[in-house]
Amino acid sequence: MSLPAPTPQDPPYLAGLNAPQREAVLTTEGPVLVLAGAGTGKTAALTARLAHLLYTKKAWPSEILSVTFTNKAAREMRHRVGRIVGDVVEGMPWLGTFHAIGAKMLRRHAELVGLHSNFTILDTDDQLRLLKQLILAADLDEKRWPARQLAGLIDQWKNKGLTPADIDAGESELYANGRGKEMYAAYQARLIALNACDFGDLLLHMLTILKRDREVLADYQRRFKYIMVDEYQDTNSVQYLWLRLLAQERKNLCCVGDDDQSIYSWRGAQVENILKFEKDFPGAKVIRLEQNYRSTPHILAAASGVIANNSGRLGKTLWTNEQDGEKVKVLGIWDGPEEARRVGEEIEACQRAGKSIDDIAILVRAQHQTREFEDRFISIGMPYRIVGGFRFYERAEIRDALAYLRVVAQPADDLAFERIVNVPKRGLGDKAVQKVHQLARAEGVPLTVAAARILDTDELTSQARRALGNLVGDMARWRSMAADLPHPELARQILDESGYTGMWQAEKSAEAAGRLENLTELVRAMEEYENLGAFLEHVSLVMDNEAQADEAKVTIMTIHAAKGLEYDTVFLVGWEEGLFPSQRALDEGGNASLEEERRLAYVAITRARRRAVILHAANRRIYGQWTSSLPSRFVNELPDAHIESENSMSGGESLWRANWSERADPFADVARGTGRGPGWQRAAGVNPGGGFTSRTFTREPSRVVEARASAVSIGNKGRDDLSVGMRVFHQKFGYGEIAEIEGNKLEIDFESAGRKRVMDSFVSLG
DNA sequence: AAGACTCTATCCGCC
DNA sequence: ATAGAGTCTT
Repeated sequence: MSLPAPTPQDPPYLAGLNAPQREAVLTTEGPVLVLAGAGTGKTAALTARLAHLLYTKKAWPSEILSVTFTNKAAREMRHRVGRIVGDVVEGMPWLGTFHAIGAKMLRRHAELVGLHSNFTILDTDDQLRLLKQLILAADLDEKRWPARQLAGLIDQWKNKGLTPADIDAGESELYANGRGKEMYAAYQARLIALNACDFGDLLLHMLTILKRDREVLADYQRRFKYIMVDEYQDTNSVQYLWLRLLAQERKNLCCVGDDDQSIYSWRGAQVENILKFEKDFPGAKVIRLEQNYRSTPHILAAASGVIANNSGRLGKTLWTNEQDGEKVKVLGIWDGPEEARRVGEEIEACQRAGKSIDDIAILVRAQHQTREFEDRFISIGMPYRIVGGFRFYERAEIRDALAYLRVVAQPADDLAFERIVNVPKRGLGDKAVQKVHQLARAEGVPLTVAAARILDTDELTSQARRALGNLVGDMARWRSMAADLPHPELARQILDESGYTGMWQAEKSAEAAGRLENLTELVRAMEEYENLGAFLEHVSLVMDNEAQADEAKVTIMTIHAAKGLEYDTVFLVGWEEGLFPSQRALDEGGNASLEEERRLAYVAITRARRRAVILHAANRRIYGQWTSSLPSRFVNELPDAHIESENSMSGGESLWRANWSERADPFADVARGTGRGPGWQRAAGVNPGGGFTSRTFTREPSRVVEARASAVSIGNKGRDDLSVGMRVFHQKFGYGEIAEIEGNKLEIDFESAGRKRVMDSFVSLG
């Protein structure tokens, strides 16, 4: 192949790219598949390619469709391209996630599927509540046929691009003895009536439109001269069908992906999409990026060793020019709390070594694992941020506030109305709401309309009528105010006049104070959006809280959330059978799921630039029960030559073994590991292939944990505005009185949480 | 109607 | 452990 040799006149975006990267950038015409291993400069290539298209005027910003997997990635790309080509990117309207782009398109063509362009986007919570109502109305037992199950099925169908009409008897059979199809249809009808969409609809409705309406399809085919897709291995069927339709005309489609990083099959992703790309797009050029610029050889080798256990890979050989660096550390510890303690100590050591803790991440398999670290970090005063998880917009007070806004912006939004009708309490209980429902159904109008009409009847008790009358009057007033008041101000007034703010002010708990702050933050966040509609769209699609990034913080997040990111030091915690790989994945998906878990392990390890530490605990609390656990089989798959094991338990192996020797014999002689690898796990009879994962203790493991204060922070003098006996407030523990001061650490007797040790920077004067 | 109480399933991951 | 649902009491 003939690549132009680098010359001094090269445009700036080509600088520093290697040969295959340049090829990916310069091959603009026709289908291109870029197979890019972890850390091979995929984003750099993609960004440069975008810049190249703009720079050479092959297309205007509005003529390029670029799909990223997360909003973060979209933001990042916008930023990076902006730096290269300047402000032109301001007008990159079609750079975003599938869902964001789907929403944008759907708003332009909503009427083609019976929606109005201001439709609401429901989140999972709303969706579930809606389904529960429908299940009840269909006279089904929700115990027997959980809403969650139906939601899962509908999701799957939508991911496959199936509308209710496409559901055959076999599929329908999967819920309530063949009523699946009927329930799906009922749900869709209800959504249209509510002028609402769920996430799946953003793609499915658009697919329906593109398939049905030649004009619309031709318009987009003409518009999008170039299409680029990141994380192609994670596209599902609807997304695939979308792309195929849109790219059919010009065929300038460039997909970037890595089959080893496919970790979203639960969301309908089809790795096959990447495997069959060349068949789908004949003449496709395949480019491999294999030079890794991120990690040390030890880290790469550890990751490769694990992923090599999977079958059916496209296969890549990652290599690097880096120096060896540190081996991957594998640390066996006693239990969950100790895990958090050890990680905390390691991080404090990094701090002392002068590293920024912004470069450190703790990756967990499941969200609930974050708790342990959060608790620990609060008590040692380690600043942290939790990505995902209890997201800002998922908190109750935020959802309530948003429901108020939705009721005003969207008169047909029954779900929002139901949420706020009796919050704060106004004496409108189930009975009253039931009556409104009846009327709404009888007259075929939204709840807000029915609520107004019911006031003219004698259906309600006088107390309920008065309360509802007030609410109906308020809503009408807010709607009329919406026209001429800036939306943040509108929100402030609504929250105030509805009594919602007052409700939390009346409560004196620690949470209430935090909730009020969140509400203030919500109103503040609204200022950045043009209008209420734009803000609500942001909330439903973007959902991330961009907290102020002033102070350095350790990042705690799930492995899924970490995809595409990198950190100097990464702590991979909870590598235990049953937790990772997750028992549920194993039970439900068999070997396919195990391989996906393994890819997850691969993704996890490859997030590290210089240092990876893997931890596994011998005991963990699950559902409040102490459970003992075995090291993950993935630990055993790490190649010996690239790891360094340490067992931190006092008494060492013997203690660990002692604990296990009491277990029943069937497990004592199960097949051992392969014989390679860190000694002590295998010596203890770890069983990588077997089904045994854990058992339950009746009481707390008896090991005494040394109570030495970990790493008394050095060089930190305490605040001078605090003294013993003062009343202070702490975000998590609430109000309390200072019992002792020791440098910058305080002993505080909290009113509800008892005595705790916290950092002075975490409290304010109460 | 609303608060206290008990019982139960839950915890895989995201736009 | 803990949130949500269901039951009982005031």
